Amino acid sequence: MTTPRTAELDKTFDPASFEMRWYRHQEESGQFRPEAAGDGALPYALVIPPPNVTGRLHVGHALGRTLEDVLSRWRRMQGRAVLWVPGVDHAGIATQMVVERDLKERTGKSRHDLGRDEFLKICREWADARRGDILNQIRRLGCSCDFSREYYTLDAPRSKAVREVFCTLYHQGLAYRAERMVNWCPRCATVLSDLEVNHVEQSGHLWSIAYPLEEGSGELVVATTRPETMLGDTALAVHPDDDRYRSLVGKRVRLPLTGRTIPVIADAMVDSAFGTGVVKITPAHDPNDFEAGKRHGLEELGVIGFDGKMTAAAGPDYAGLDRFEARKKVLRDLEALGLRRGEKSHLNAVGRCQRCETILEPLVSLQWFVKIRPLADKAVEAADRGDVRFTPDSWKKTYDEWMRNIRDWCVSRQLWWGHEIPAWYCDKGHVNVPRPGEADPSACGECGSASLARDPDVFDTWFSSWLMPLSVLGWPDRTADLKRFYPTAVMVTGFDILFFWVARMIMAGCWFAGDVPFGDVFLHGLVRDEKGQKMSKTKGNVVDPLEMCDEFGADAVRFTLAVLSGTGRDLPFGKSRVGGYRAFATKVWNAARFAIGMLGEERQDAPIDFAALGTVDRWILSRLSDCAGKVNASLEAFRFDEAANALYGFFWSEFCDGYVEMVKPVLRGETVPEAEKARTRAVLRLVMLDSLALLHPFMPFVSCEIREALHGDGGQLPLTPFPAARPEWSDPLAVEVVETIRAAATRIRNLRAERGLPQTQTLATGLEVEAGPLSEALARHASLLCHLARLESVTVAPKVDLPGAFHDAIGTVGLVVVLPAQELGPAELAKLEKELAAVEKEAEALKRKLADEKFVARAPEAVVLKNRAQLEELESRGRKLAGNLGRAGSDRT
RNA sequence: GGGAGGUUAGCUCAGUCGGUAGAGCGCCUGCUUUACACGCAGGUGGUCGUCGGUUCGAAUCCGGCACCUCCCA
Repeated sequence: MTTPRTAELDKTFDPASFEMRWYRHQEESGQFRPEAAGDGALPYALVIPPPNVTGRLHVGHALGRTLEDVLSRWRRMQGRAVLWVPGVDHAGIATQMVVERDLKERTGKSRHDLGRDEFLKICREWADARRGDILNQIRRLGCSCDFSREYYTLDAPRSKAVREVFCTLYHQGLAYRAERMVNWCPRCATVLSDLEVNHVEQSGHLWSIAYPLEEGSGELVVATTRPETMLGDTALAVHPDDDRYRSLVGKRVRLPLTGRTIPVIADAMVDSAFGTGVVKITPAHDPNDFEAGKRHGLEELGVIGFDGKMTAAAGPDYAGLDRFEARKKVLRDLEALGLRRGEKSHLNAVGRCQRCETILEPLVSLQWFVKIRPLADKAVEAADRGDVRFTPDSWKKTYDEWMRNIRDWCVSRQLWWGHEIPAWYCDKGHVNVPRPGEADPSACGECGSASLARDPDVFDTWFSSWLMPLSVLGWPDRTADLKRFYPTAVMVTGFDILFFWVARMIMAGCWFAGDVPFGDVFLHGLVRDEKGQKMSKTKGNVVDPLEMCDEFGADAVRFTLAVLSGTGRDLPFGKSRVGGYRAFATKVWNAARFAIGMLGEERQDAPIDFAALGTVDRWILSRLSDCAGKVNASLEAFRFDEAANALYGFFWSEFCDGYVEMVKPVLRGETVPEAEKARTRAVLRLVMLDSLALLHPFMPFVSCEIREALHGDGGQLPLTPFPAARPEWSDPLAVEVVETIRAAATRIRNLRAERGLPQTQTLATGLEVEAGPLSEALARHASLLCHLARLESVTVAPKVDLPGAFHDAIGTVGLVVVLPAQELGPAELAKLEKELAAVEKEAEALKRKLADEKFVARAPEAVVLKNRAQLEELESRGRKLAGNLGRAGSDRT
């Protein structure tokens, strides 16, 4: 392995020329392994939310992985033993669907034509071929994962964990097999958990249908949104307190189209205000009716099959019809019988398959469930204790709310691709689930029958995901990684999978390991396009993060995502934003070129004697220290946006626009003593190197490339200590002096611009300031103001008397500038008047406040003092501005 | 029906402990200034959704209302 060498920085910034070169170096030299930190280092672990093997890295992944990498690189530079484990999800339904479709297109065959073993072999090959691509996409982003520990949710260690967990739950009585009303997707031909159902509001109809009484001539009118299910009705129900129908309870009605008769029952679940107050009960096709059926011992008559078509039980006229065709026919037939009693439009929420959007069918089916309540209770307690913290913390409420209302989890899926359920049934129907650690059974434990058939189903994919990060670290084996890195530090993921995944991981960790899986959960928002629209293939507004990396550099993409992560739940992302942050990367690049030009061959760290430094050097070190403090504090709080913005502002506005411009005359001055130049060069170098270190978690490539050119230590930046705040560099006086000088320079440039004078025009200038440390420092740095504002000399004194001068103030410092004898233009005059009015208005408000006895008596003294000082400054400035106006007026007459 | 979040500059959003508001982008003006036009310099721009309350003082705390987004049923 060779260390990339960077002799000098090219004039043009071209990230593509070095990004992957640095990535390879970092990965191959072992910098991403926790072992790089030494044995005594504190662990810091995270697990990648595994992207689906069917997919390609999208911006949502790019966001999460960027934030994780920022945390990883930052903690690694702080000396922590960072373990960030990458992995891929086998994505049960999605993979099976893709492979099936592909198979159909290529060979015209279905999976059933091939048989289970052959089909699974194709799935395996297909998934294996893709896993590497996804991991390489993660690499392209710069993620500092330990690829030697890569996981796959369907590999042997993960399968072992899944089996362990299921067997444990079964023997704890928490995994059970039961006939329940489930969400069935006729298209995917599998059951789904409640979470995989999307409720979509849509306008439909509410049809009223007459059910004739068996005896007599009356009828009961029932309102329904699903007339086809009437073929499976086994009762009508009214509310027990509903006087309108009390006498009919116990009577029977004739079920139209079928010839059957069904009872009228009373049940409190009926809402008397809905429709006619009479509802039909179809226990086999509606969750509420299913419960009612249980309560009243009603028959469950299944009239819709697993294929979404009417069954034989629906009667010969309907059997074999698609459920929606059957609806139309039922309505037609009722019409013909004169039993329709009207219809009206009705808004209702229909459950659809999360994956294929097919309208789901509630069906009764024998499935495996997990009794989740006891696990949820533990997980809620853990969060209440603060063992796991949510950021933003408002998600804790959502978590609690869901946990409070949690229902049993249907974990079996009628798929082939996934973890097979370790349950065997003998011909008498006895269920055999091995104890944890035991082998597959060879005979029935109850009756001894050797004729055992394994359950043909597989587990919900989340039933393997929820074991992270336990399974990723080797659980149930007591591996060294498990001991060292569990619980992990943080889980970073989108809020959209808080229930699916995060909550379940917390339950699994608490239940099976007795401890939370991670101490912090950071939930980021959803990436949208630049206009805030949700990205979708149909809209064609999908942004490919990898293409963005190629166009702008991964560093720019990462920085953009980090900045955006602070915004609310939606992060507007697009080319113009990434382009803006590429400009920042370019800025860093060019600043480095300047620094290298000034430093020449200097490669050694020169000791910095802070006390011997000049004001400008002390100012930038003071600001650097503040910036480092801000970056660390922000990252501690998962405020990636604050950290990135602090760096952006410091580097661009203070270092480049301020410091670099101010030290140019020192570094280039022919009369400046060499010792002073050397001190400044040392500071320039230090600020540049520390900035690169601070920047490295966000921009891991350009920071390495520049550091190599500037420092040349063989690519050690990822393991270089992360800069922290240095209180000994705090220098408020230096900050005040430099800020005053910069503000004065701005005002002088502004005066020139407003009066249409060339920026090169020399102006006689003075600073009025009372004798004291500030005055001395300003006097010493008069030449600096001359440089910045292009002046020949500046007088610093308590009172500067320049005839006809323009007066203004920067804080407590008076600014006196002699402008060429030229009238104020009308625009300039207007601006001056506006400014004066604003100053007077503000002063007036302050005066009123300070005259208010209640304010002076009740406000903190510091606030009162501050307001007094402000008032003084405003009044002083107001007098100066008014004086300018007075002179202007006299000039004009 | 239940719950959560939001409303601040043209756009996207920050705003700590309550002390009359900031950034980026955009826009306007000038500038080939020896690191950088992906740049430099200067500038414009806000009734902090609305009504009320607490307070000496509210973008900030409390309540009502309007509108928007999302989650759960």
